[in-house]
Amino acid sequence: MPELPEVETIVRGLSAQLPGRVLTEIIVKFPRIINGDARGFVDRFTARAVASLVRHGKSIFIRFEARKDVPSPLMRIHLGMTGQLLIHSAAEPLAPHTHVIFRFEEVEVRYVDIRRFGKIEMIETPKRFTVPDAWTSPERVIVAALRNRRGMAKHALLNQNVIAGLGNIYADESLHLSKIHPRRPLESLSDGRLISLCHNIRAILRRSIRIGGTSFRNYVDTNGRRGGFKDWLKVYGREGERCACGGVIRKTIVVSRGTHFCPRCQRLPSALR
DNA sequence: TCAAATGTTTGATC
DNA sequence: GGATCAAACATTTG
Repeated sequence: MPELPEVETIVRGLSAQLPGRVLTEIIVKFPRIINGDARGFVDRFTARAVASLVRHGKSIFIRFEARKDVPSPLMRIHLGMTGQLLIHSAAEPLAPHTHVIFRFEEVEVRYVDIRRFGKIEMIETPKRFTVPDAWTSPERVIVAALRNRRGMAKHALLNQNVIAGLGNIYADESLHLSKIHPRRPLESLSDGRLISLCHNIRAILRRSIRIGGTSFRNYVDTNGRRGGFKDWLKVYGREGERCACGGVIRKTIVVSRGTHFCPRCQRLPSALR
C-alpha cells in the first residue's frame, strides 16, 4: 500500500522517536519477513543504538551507531502492500499479523503486515543510491531519467529502477495532472511535457506528504493515524465520477494494474494508437 | 458462495 | 528491450 508520501510519513514518525535509543531485543514471529538468515539479523542489530533514518523510494533505511571499529550494517525495511510500522508501549496487546517486534527502552516498534509481501533485511555494505528519488532528487535528474525511455508512461513511473517512490496511486494522479494518457509512449512526449510531468509529480508528492499521505484502505502512520490525501485524489478510486474538465473518469488495466484516467483530458493522440 | 480486486516486487516467458 | 503474467499472501467487495 505505501508509496513515497506514506513511507516518508512513517520515517518522520520513527525519526521523532528512535535516534539515540538502543534496540534491546528483536522478536521475529514470522521469519520469512526477514530476508536471509533471521538469527544473524537479530544478532547483528541487537544492543545497538539507532543513529538515523533515511527514506529512499519506498524503502526505509535505519542506520545504527558503530561500535568501536566495527562498522554498523544498515537495516532496510520495505513495507510491500500492507506493511505497517507502529510505535507502541510494550504493554499494549499485539495486533493480528504482527510479525516482527523491535523492542527499545520504553517503546517498541511493531511490524504488522497482513499480506506479508514486505521485507526486512540487513545490508552489510551500503551502496550509493543510483536511481533518483521522486521527491528528493533534483527535478532535472528525474527528467533525465525519463528522457530516452521508451514505452508506456505509466510503466516508467511505476518502475522503481527509473524513478523511486511512485506507485499506482501517485502514477495515476501525476499523469492526470499532466494530461498524459497512461499508455502514452514516453518517447512521444516533448521535453516541455516531460518537465511539466516531473514538476507535477513533485507538486502532488509535496501536498500528500504535508497531509500525511493517502489512506485508501490499510495505510496508517506510526501512531495509527490515517492520511488525508484521499480527499485530494482526482482520478484514483473515482471511476464513473466527473473530472474537472467534464469527462467521466474511466478505469482500465495498464501494465496489469488498475488504472484511472480521464479519456477527455488525457487523450492518446490518434497517430499513436 | 465465489471470483475478482487490493497501495508491491520479482522473475519467467515470449 | 519491452510487454505480459504469475506468484508471494490475506482480506474485502461485488
